[in-house]
Amino acid sequence: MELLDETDLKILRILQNDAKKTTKDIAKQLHLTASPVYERIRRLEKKGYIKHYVAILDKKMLNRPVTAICMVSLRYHNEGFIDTFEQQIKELVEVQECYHMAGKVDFFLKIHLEGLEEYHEFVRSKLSKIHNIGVLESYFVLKEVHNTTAIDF
Amino acid sequence: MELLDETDLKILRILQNDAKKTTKDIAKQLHLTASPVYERIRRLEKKGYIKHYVAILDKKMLNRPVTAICMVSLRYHNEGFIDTFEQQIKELVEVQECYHMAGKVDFFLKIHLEGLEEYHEFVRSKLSKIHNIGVLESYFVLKEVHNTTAIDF
DNA sequence: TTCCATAGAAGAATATTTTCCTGTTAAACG
DNA sequence: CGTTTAACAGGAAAATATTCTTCTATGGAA
Repeated sequence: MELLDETDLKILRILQNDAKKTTKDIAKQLHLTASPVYERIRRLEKKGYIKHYVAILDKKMLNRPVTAICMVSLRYHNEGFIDTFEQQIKELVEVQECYHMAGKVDFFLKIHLEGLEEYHEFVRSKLSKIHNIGVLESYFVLKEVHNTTAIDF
Repeated sequence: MELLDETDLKILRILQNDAKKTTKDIAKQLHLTASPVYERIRRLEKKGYIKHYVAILDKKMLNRPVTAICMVSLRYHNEGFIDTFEQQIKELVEVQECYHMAGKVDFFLKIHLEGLEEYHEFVRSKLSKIHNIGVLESYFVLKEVHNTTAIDF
């Protein structure tokens, strides 16, 4: 599989910041016509460089102003236990992200909720229902200093 | 400002999972014609429920396979120091997310890099150049268990 | 050099979608 | 009941996406 050239990279940089930009506009920006840009985008989608397109919504306007970050350590670390934990986490709709970590903490969770009461209820009725959790530390976001889905390359 | 009805919410749920779905398809799914769907989307954009549209790229294919999470505590917590720190963090292209937290840790950073050597170099030549950092703890993602930009509502 | 072969890219033609406008229906309210 | 308003349907025009054919530059191989 051949690598991407600079034009491909430029297209990706544009699309990860504004997926609604038309191929025509991108073409103009890159001093090309629509056809090659269109074909490149299709190729980038097909090869998997572009995974999908999403709308980014305003959490606060949708009544999910509270972001919590949870650090979880398991009590037992057998493979089965880990898989079970991951499976159960994936079923919690409040959890937007979950990472298995290297270090003394096993998992990071990012959680969006209506308020602190709902967080309390979430921990009480959902998280604590998952067995095998050893340590659970909670942090709350005071301010989103910076938050983007774009990566630098 | 009047609230969103169930149709608006359905549209938002669709778009935050697939921004490329046409108004026509959405209309079909909701048993409407394209016009009202189109008008609702425009209104949702204008009112700010939809912030923007982005392409989600594959980090690994773009040679950024390593995700690090950094927990930073400042030495001094005057307003000026915090603002300065936030400003400097925003200039680091490797940092995708930065949150000011409540608790013993002041900031969470999510960082995407080529490899562990690059992380070392990032800390050495960029992070440590920022004054006022008291404690710096690093964690690495072993596995993305779950990661979405969509929120549940 | 000359002759393919190949890989973009341009340009044109077509299919879809977006966008806007008008008329209609239905619920809301006096 | 009549009036008003909001939401919707339908359709036309404009813009865009998509496909296809042709052109051009580049790089071997003879």
